[in-house]
This record gives sequence, C-alpha cells and structure tokens, in this order.
Amino acid sequence: MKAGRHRTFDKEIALDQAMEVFWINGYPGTSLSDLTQAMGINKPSLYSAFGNKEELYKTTLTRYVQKHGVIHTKHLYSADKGLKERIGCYLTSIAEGLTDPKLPPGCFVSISTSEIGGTCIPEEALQTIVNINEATKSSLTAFFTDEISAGTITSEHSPASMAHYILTLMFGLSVMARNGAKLSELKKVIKFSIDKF
Amino acid sequence: MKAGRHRTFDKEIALDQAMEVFWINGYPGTSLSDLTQAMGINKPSLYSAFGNKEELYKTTLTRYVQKHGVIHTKHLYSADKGLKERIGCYLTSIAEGLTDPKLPPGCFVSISTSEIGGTCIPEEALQTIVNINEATKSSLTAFFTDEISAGTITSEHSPASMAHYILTLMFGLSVMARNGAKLSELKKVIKFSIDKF
DNA sequence: TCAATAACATACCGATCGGTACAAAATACA
DNA sequence: TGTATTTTGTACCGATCGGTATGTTATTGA
Repeated sequence: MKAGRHRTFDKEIALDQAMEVFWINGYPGTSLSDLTQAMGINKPSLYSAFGNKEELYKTTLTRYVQKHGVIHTKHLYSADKGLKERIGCYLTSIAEGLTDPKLPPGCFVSISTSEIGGTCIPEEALQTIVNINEATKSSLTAFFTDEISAGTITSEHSPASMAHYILTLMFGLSVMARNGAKLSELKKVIKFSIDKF
Repeated sequence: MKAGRHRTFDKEIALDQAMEVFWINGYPGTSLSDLTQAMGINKPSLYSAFGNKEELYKTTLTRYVQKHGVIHTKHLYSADKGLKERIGCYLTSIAEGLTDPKLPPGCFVSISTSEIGGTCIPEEALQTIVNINEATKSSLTAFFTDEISAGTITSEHSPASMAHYILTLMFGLSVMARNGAKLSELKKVIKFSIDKF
C-alpha cells in the first residue's frame, strides 16, 4: 500500500461525472465549479487527480470513445447479416445512444467537433478531437474497402466517400438528437438513408 | 433628422461582425470583449444598439438565416430540373456556404443547435434556435409533400421523414466542415446521399 | 446661440473565471 | 509511537466575466 491519506472518491466515477458535464455544456460552457460540483470533489483534488480543465477534457473525450463509441462497431461485422442490415444496426445502435434518456442528448464527439473553430478551445484538445474523427474515418474506410473486395458492394463510389457519408450521418443524427428528435424519428431517417446499400 | 450625436458605426456591418464571432466561438465561447473588439465599438454602444449579449445573439441568428440560409431554397424550385438534380444543387449550394473561405466554417444554426443541451444558453435564445429548425423542417416537409402530389416521387417514406433526412444531412455536412472537410469531399457525400431520389 | 437629445469614452460594479498556497487530516511504514 | 507522505478543505490569487453609472462630445431644432 502507498503511504498517505486515501482518496475519498472513485476516479472512474468522477470521470464519468466530468464527462457528462462537458457533454452537456461543451468545453467553454463548462466551468470548474460545474465540474467540482458534479464530481463531488473540490478543486485541489481535481487538479491533483486530473491535471487541469484541458487535461480532464481530453481524458473524458477518449473515455467517451471507449465507453460509448466503440461498442457500436460490432454491428458492422455480424457474420449472419447482409450489408444493408449491418449498417442499419450500426446506425440504430448509435441513434439509441444519442437519445438514451440516462445520458446527455447527442454525441459528445460531434458536439466537440462543432466547437473546433472556436478560439477558446486549447490546441491539444483540438487535436484530440480531430484524431478521434480521423480514426473513425479510417475504421469506416477500411470496413468499406473490405466489403468491396468481398464483393458485397458494387459501387462507383470510393470507400472513403462511403465512410464520409456514414460519418456525416452520425454527426447529423447527433445534432438532430440535440434538437430534441425522438429515437423513432432518427430510426426513420436511418431507414431512408441506407436504402442505397 | 433626429436630434443628438450620430452613430459612428454601421449597424448592419456591426451585426455581421458580431455574427461572425458567435459563429466561430458559439454563445458561451464568445465574450463581450470579443464582440466589442470585432465590432469596433465599446460596450455602452453595444448595449444601447443591440440590448445585451443574448439579444444580440438572437438577432445575429435570425440575420444568419436571412443572409445565409434562405438563399439556397431557390435551388429546390428550379423549373427545368428533375428532383434529384434540384436536391443536389440545393445541398451543394449549402456545402459551398459551409466551406466558404471568406466565412467561418460550418453552419451557424447547426453549431448553435449543438449547444442546445447546455445550461448556459438562455431560454429565449434556445427557443430561437428550435424555431429556426422547426421552420426549416416545415419548409422541407411542404416541399416533399408537393413533390409527392406532383408525382415526382413515389416512395413509401413520408414527406416528414425525407425532410428529416435532408436536415440530418445539412447538420452532418456542417460538422464535417467544422472538422476541416473540403468542399470536394462534401460534394462526394452529397452525390452519394441523393442517389436514392 | 442655446437647450434638448443621443452616442461617445472611461472607469467602475459585483460575480465568476481557471488555478494555487497552505495547513489540517488521514494513512503506511519504521 | 513517531514520521514521512498524500489528500483534503479553506481561503485566496489576478484576470476576466456581463453589465452599468457618469460625464463628455456631437448634433438637431428652437
């Protein structure tokens, strides 16, 4: 055991609480008071455990991808389903996350991406967001490349273009959820948007 | 002429400058100093001419719709083009606005919509955003309703669903632009997304 | 020319911002 | 039982937040 007083809060839980605040309010819209209040700790504890506001933000961003992002990918690779159905399940799974009543509406990454142009987002945080989106793009491009070589798709559109299309839909569905769209509405949009596959 | 000292700045120009700041940084990310600096005026002038930060924000939002939003609608109603081509021109015109190097990246309304969940957006400003999106939805729904009764579309999808799909695409393209996507990439996404029409 | 009016600039308001110094409290190890 | 070590709570830092009081300057109309 390490010496010294023990931490009285759970780091993982505190991170989830911080993530939720950033998720709801965005980076400039979140104050340290918002964070400490939601996390149930005081500022020195926050700084000793998580660095500073920017570090905490970056940590919650990557945590979001791990906790709420990658879980959807499996739907793209169900062995027993056709391409259209797999993409449908993938987007539907995402839409369920976007409208989960136990979580803030929309996608944390999409919201953060909307803040990219701003002058009050630190450079490193900005890079984190861009990197996450780049990874998603690569993953989707690889998926479509594989599908094409597997013969599931015969299209004049490039894998990258199809990946960008899916990413655009994900972002769009997030903003729709932010605007108050219900899951049933998002499902109809998804149904319409995957007709071409 | 009205008595008293004359205003030394142009209200319309100042509004455009304020709009640009909100557009770049969002509502919580924009400070009064940012605004007065960009507008070239001082705080008392701002308050006397535009009320306060929230009022100015709402004013720039509706101004944005008038200046950069409604201009695209005409592409939906070109008499000499088919449905798919009209929707393509409509979305392409929007995408050109999203990536115009003379303007901030993305759509001001989309960015504002992403901020809807936050606790630091005043209630009335929130309503302004929701109303704008509602108007866009209605307009698109009316468009598709007309197209269906004109026989241009034969689809099992409702006009509202198609309208939501277009709105989702607009939002998504905006976030893509915010993420640094080039116009050429957005055009490919558009091409892919309207294949079904 | 002179009062009424309106926009100007400066300087300030209390509150909150992100961040930290400091000392008390709690734990492990000697 | 000390003693070193780590976290905690409090109180504070300068800077900036949104917003305003006040006095000066410029303009119109009498």
